[in-house]
Amino acid sequence: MGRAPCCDKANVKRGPWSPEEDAKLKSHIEEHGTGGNWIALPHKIGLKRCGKSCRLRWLNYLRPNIKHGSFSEEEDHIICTLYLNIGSRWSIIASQLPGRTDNDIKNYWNTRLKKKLMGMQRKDQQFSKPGGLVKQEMKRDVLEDVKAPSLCMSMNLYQSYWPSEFSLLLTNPNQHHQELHVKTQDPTFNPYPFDTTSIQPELLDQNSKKHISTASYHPQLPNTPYFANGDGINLFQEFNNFPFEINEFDYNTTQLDQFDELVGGLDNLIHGSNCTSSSAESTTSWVDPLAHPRPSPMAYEDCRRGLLQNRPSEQPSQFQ
DNA sequence: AACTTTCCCAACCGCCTGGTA
DNA sequence: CTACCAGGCGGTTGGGAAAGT
Repeated sequence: MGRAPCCDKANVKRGPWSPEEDAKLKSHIEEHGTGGNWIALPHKIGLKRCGKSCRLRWLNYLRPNIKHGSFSEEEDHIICTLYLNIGSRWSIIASQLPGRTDNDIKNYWNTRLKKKLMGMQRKDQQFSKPGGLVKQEMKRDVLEDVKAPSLCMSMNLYQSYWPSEFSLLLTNPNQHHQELHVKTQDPTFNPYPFDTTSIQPELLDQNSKKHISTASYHPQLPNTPYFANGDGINLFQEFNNFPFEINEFDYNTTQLDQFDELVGGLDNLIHGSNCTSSSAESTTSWVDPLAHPRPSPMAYEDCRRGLLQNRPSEQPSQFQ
């Protein structure tokens, strides 16, 4: 048996708010406040609206100091950083952006920022035009963004939020792949939605000593490993460990595609579906949400503190 | 100009959580 | 301890606007 609805749906108005409704709600709340009861409020002021609808309208549109309009670069970076660190905690993200609502940020992320970050803006469609120059230029734009410190940090923070498998995937997909072969006794088994063997092994070898399974986790940045060889935590670490040198990136096709595969593949792993589609045919993610629960708000605060300090002053003496 | 496709965002839906009786 | 309720939250939808053909 389902939960009882919060209001009588047959007798409430739905859809866009009229200016008159807005005025009624606004003036009442400005004069008397919400009264601590959103459900009762519409009856009190003669609005045929659900209490939840009133609350949403007030919070997202009518309340003072709401900022509408385009987002700044700074706001973009904050959203990217926090999203990649804590996931879709829109209310927490909104709390870091005065005047922005969680709904605004969620819409902005889903419709634009995600595409911008993944390099999937509408000009994607021009990729098929002769010469592929537009594609090349667009990818270059995206990668210029990635090379910017704040967005680099965003990318690196995949490892702060997502389970260690993702860190290993980023640091050393080939090695992880080989370990899985041993575990599964199946040399063809590949859990990733792309071919990890395409990653250049000579670049991976230098990272292999940083074995994720022996890493412990930084107390200030939960789920963020650091290593026995004293490297410690580095928010830019993942880019240091990227399968190719980001600083020496020459935009050749192989590396561009590798970048696409890693970013796109990671997104698929995380969300269990193609991020370009909102269709219902999403596949199941192989990440067990119970085994890898989202970090608590406390963990988020810890992460944030760590970010503000940029780098912890002390590193642990040994693994736990 | 007409039609189709894609984008954008306000609003809705339903689950989860915390307070309280 | 349990049940109920309201508030809060994140995912999703619907429709108008803009862009593309």
